[in-house]
Amino acid sequence: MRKRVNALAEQLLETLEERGYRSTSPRRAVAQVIANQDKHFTAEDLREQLPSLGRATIFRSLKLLVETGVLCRVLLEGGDLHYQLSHRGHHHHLLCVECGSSQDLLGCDIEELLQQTSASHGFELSGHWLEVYGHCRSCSKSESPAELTAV
Amino acid sequence: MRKRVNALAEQLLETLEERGYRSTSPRRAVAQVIANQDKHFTAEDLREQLPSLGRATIFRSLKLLVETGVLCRVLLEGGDLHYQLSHRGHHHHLLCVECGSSQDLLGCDIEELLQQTSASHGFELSGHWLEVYGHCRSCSKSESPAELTAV
DNA sequence: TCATTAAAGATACTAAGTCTCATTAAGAGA
DNA sequence: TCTCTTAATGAGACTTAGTATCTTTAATGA
Repeated sequence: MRKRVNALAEQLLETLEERGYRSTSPRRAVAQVIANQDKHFTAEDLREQLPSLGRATIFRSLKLLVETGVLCRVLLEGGDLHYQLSHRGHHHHLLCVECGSSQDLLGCDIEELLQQTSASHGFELSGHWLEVYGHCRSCSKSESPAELTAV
Repeated sequence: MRKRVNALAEQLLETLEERGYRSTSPRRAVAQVIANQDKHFTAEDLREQLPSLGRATIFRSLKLLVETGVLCRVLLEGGDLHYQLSHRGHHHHLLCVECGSSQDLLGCDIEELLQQTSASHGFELSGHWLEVYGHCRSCSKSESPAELTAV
């Protein structure tokens, strides 16, 4: 597992290098921490885990990683935007409102449906943003039978 | 038209009064300005139009109006959240990235599709957030034939 | 009309992010 | 491997959106 995490971190750095960005030690540190993250996170989360880095550096790295498609931003139900590892290309998220985990929603073909509906409003579709909220398998398992075991 | 705007503003205030909130002159002013807004707006937009009101009052009014369902928040493509008049109940928006206008997307039945896809991921759906971006009728009309008349 | 209390206004504070600028260090080339 | 160029960093001021606190004002029910 650790091996895979390091591999992921290296992959992130490689993506940056491919685009001509330098591989610096702050960036290596950020990549490492991001690769270890198992749910969506904020800049502040990173900062806590990387207290030696400057605040601006964290934000600059995040911005860069979003621009290169390594990270994407997820919108929480309340309107907060968090960061999350992205599996390149257009996709959506299933966000668990209980534990904060998220799954990528693949094979969700709303594009066609949206296209039709948009067209009927005289609207020329160019993109969309979709977030789906609910309870992941393990959270709904632990709640449903006992009806909220822990509050 | 002016008549209808005032009627709308009054309607907003009535909604607040129904919930036990007082009808104050700052709230009347906010309602009036919101009723005049033809696209999504920010707290700052209101503040410019209501320089005599305290900043906190603007934010408090907005929060209240969102809570009562009079306003909703829309997510712009870049991640900015703006406010917009809401037509009660669950709905989505078609946001024109050109002129900033927005239409409500009614009769878009993605719920069922999402339900199926979520279930196949072992995910128990509880809600979703969808924004649709593109060009409204008049913006696509003015661009398509001449291929960007004004840049 | 008066008393109660919600709401307003001022202002300090927080969170998320950007900008500036001087310093540091990657990494390409000699 | 040394050196030069320039990208990247860190510090810190600034911005934007929003919340919290606290005193004063005014809406409304009796």
